[in-house]
Amino acid sequence: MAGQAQAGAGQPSPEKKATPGLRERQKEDRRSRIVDAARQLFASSGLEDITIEAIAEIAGVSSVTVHNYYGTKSGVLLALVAQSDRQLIETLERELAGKANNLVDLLEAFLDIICQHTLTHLDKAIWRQVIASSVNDTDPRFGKVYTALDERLAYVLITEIKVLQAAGHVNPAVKPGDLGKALFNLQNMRFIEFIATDTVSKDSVVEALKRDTTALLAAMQA
Amino acid sequence: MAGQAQAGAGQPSPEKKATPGLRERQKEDRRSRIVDAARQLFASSGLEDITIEAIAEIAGVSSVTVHNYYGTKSGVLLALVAQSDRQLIETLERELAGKANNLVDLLEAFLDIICQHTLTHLDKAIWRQVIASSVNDTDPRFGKVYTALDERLAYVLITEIKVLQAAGHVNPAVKPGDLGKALFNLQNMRFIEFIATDTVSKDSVVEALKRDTTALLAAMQA
DNA sequence: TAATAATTTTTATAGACTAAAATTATTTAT
DNA sequence: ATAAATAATTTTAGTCTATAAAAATTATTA
Repeated sequence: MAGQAQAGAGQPSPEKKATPGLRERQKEDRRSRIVDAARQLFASSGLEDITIEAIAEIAGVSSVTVHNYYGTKSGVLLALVAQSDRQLIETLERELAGKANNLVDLLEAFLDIICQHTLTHLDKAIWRQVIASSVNDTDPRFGKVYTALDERLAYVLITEIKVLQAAGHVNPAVKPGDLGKALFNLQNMRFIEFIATDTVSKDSVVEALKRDTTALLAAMQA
Repeated sequence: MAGQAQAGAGQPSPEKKATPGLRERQKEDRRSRIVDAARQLFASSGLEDITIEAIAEIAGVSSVTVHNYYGTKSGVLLALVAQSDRQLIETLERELAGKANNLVDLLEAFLDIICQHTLTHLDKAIWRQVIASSVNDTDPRFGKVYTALDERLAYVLITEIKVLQAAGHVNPAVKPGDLGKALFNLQNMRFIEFIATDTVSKDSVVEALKRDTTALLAAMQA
């Protein structure tokens, strides 16, 4: 196109990260249109009515394109979760910030916030499918994205553990990274328990986690 | 029927659990034929070629019947896992029996045996689908069966913890049930990590679990 | 503007799952 | 022993996810 060629030649653009080209922009546009369509469908009717076909129609692409972009339906849902997670991390950092003075309370607050966020922003059905795919999905992209989310959440926990350790509430010989990952795993099993069944309440899993941490942290004491 | 009525009246049978009736026997027969077919298919070609259609054909029933009996394909696979688990529990009890003298070693051995058993008897692909369904499956039967399996495994661990506690290696104030469930969960996340990716080795997750337990159990020490 | 390359759509197919109608076999009552 | 009542399976038909290959578009580049 004349216009484009002129602009490219006329400006002294570093040619590196200038205008990403029409194709790149179209891709980015389709990506977001697909996720937007999924969110829109979820908001109006819930997971049952989110079909790839419906997403494709709203997004103005073919169903095959949805698969090409996100691999699987779970891939699209994971994109929803990923967006909501940015907000979750902010909430976690704000709400936790040095408030607890021991590991049991810290982890309790951590799980509580995550469950609450799940109920408020997405819902259990979506998480079920996403977590199931985190184990099962053959598409390598899925695992990458999901692992990154988990690591970011674990990092928030590790940061708070460092604070506790600095305040002398945790054995200074223990590596905060190791402890944080272990506690995150512990908490994550209870979160999975929470989302796996519609009738399991937030309070019940938080209580269960408290029993976990209490027992573990006391196990070695004389 | 005259024959049945005669037998029932003639014999002093308690009428309680006599002959289960033809229909019951047929059901039991179909159930086992279906699992046998699945095992047969798995042995010859692996998970990819286990289709409901193929199972149904070998078992001599329709594909709809397979669904009626086991709910989902994962339900059939879970039946395979359940059978193999009986053997696993025997192995665990035999191999663990009072050998470890601390929690870290106990849990390490526990996970090691489970991973080894998985590789030897079934395979990761089957476990992936089963664990995914343990989160996702809508059929209530699945959850029931799966939970029962987990509880039986956790019970083995709890039993060993009681031994350690009796020997004075674990804080006697801690409830073995609570501690056992917490440790089981911890171990279970690493097992899931193990099966989720074909390339993750047994040794690497056992090492990771060791870091988990070491960090947790030391966290509260001065 | 024509040639080339990238990307999407079309088309076709396999497999899991579900619902309802039709069929077959077992029980039960006569 | 036979016929009616009952229970179960099979057939049929349809939806949805997912993948592959061919065909049609559309952007880029020369």
